[in-house]
Amino acid sequence: MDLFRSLPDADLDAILHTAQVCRLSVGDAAFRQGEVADRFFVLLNGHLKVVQVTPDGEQVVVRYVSPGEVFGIARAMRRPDYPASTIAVQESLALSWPSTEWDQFTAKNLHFAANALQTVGQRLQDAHTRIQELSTEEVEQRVARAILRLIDQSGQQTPEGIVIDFPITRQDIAEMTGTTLHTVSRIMSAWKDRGLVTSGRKRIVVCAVDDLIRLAEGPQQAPTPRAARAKLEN
Amino acid sequence: MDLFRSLPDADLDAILHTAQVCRLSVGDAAFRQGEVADRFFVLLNGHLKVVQVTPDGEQVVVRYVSPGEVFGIARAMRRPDYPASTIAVQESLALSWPSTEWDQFTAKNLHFAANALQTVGQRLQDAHTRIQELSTEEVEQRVARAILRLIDQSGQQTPEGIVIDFPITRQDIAEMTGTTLHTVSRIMSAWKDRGLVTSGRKRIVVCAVDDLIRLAEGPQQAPTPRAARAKLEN
DNA sequence: CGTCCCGTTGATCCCTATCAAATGTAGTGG
DNA sequence: CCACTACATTTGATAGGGATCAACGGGACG
Repeated sequence: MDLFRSLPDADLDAILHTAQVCRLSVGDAAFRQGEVADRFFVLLNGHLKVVQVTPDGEQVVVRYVSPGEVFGIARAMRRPDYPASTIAVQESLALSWPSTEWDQFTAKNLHFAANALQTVGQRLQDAHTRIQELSTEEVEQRVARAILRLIDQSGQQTPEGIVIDFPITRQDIAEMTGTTLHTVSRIMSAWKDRGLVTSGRKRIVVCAVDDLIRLAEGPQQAPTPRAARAKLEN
Repeated sequence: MDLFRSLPDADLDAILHTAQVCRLSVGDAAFRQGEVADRFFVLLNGHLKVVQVTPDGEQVVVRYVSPGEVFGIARAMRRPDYPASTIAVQESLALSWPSTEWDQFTAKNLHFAANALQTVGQRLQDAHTRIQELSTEEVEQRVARAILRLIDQSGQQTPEGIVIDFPITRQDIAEMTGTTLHTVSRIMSAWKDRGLVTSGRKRIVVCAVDDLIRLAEGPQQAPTPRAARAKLEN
């Protein structure tokens, strides 16, 4: 488990002892955007979706949480409230602690703080990657990348190909990539025709990962003028 | 200075003593994307632009660094290399330390690590805000927000209005908002006609902040179907 | 076995990228 | 001080990717 790496067994026991177990059914929220961030969590089992809603009601999927990951650490960054809602997309199991104990944890073990910094750093990195994609890439590329990321994170090998092992809709993909469910549907239908994927209700199976990677990297040998100009200005 | 908040004076002296001063002329890079992240920095004076270039040569402006801010802390997040280039847009002055000393700093003062976590957390927050904007808002709104953020961070009150107190081009704004310099130019020309801003070469003055805020919040009383649908699905 | 939700697909429209070219402005060297 | 150059900005014309609007099909679950 990432967060507790290199923590002495004794301390680990003590910490686990103070944890509260939290069982979540599909649709349940571990916490909701705007609530006081009074606890932080580690996911043991299942999958969660982190969602932000804009002032005018649009949703954005921030990320999916897989087992072993920490979430809800707003308070550690000195944020009083949770910036997003975290909702189970599967039957899930998590541990949680009061946010106030965070400092105790870090005081007890220096690595703990460093690990947290690394975790948040990784997320920052991911966020910047996404900003780059949203700024410069076409929808099809972004959808391809999003799916590749998902199979990378939670892919299961099956006879027909690699399947994303939790339920996910076109709408979800759309909210991850800044587009609409319609466009996602069209794109994936085209892929299905070309034999790249098989997909059904809340289910995506990737048959030809290589081709998908090629799509994600975009049209080669065809730098847009915009790119060329930027290159010159460097 | 954010990073060194609540550090005893004695320690602060010791730390400052080991710092290397770094003077940057316009266009100089403190470091470049991909280089080994062997130092981290604090900006004393001036303004820097953090830029990422995509594999196909497009640029994205990650953020602007103002005096007092830390930058180049990739190593603290266990990244071996800098994920972006940081370039002076003005004559600037910075301090730097070897990345290897980071751990010494954190060991000496627990607050130090917490402050760093907070800083990175804030950046993560900002990045998510930007993702949200890129995903759901129109170009004009995004440009308005970008400029509001800039005057919030580095605005100078002048007789004609609030001016962004470092040189910035339409191209820069475009790279911050995921659009083209042409579109930015058109938008700002329209604003100029309406008396919202005055702008010249590498210079932007906001006359009517309130109106700009109204623009940034988008068309009220007119939720798009997309937003309405998302609202229902909640 | 009906209802709800998810997915698919067509038609249309509009925002904005792209292409093209002119104008304006700082800086530079003679 | 002025021509010259490089770069920033503006503005028009055009095209196209995707959002929007609309309607239907189909599997899951009660």
